[in-house]
Amino acid sequence: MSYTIKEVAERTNISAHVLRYYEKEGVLPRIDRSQGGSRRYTDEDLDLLGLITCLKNTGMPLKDIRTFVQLREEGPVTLAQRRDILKAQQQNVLERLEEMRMNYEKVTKKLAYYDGLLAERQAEGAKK
Amino acid sequence: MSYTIKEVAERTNISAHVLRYYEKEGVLPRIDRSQGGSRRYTDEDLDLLGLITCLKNTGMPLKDIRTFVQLREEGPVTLAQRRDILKAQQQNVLERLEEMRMNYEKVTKKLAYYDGLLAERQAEGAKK
DNA sequence: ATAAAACTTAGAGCTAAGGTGAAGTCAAGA
DNA sequence: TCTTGACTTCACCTTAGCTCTAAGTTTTAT
Repeated sequence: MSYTIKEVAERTNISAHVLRYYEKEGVLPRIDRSQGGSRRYTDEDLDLLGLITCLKNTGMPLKDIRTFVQLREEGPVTLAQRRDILKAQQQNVLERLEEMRMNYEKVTKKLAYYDGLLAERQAEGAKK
Repeated sequence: MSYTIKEVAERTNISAHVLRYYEKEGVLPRIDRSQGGSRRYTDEDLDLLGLITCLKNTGMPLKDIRTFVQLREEGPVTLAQRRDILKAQQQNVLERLEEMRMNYEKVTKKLAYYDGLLAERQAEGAKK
């Protein structure tokens, strides 16, 4: 199976423009073209795009993703290097998770404080 | 107690430049000045700065933080509004947490896949 | 009292990650 | 054949969030 840029855009919620931009920047590898020169994405491309999206959403900058994708282009020789990048990113995500949890706590506490103040004001108003 | 901009910068890991920038943009309220015009931060300012940092780190854009801070300047009348903003942000953080967890899964799986490939190659090499 | 360090404002410049628009090519249907 | 719509490249525009510079003033330590 292969897909046009529009199909991929719909499926991934990444605009056609951004798909081209990613390719130009090396964040995606060179995508195969049809006779007329239009991009034809394979299932493998889609799979890679899924990973890229995940890396991006966990805070990896595009230039680091490009490095990863370039290594991938160089074949199995770079497997260990790519593994190390993923390992580092895993650690990274773990730290973000922990930080996010702490921030959740903080917002929750502040919220409780505000709710307390509001309850007081409520009580105050009722007294009169 | 009051603190100079440098002390606050050291304590919060937010550069003096950024502290001034935040104030100019209304992300921080107008900070009191010394005789000569230098900023003197109070403990209350520091507390607010902590909340601001938390909101920012959980993805709230500066302009929304500004709105929050402006409401705070308007006094207790806006308590309920501010509570609602915090409530929404709490929900927001929860969603991010969930998403981050899913991304952690994805990276972990991919990593396992890579480790599998590497183990194979290892075995392959040993056979010879 | 004076020198060095830290402060002030105003404003320009930078980076990341896109978005926009022009100008042209190509393929398929009425 | 003509038109419609998706595709191409290329160059410039936008936004968020800083980051730095310049030129001058204040604070602090001796």
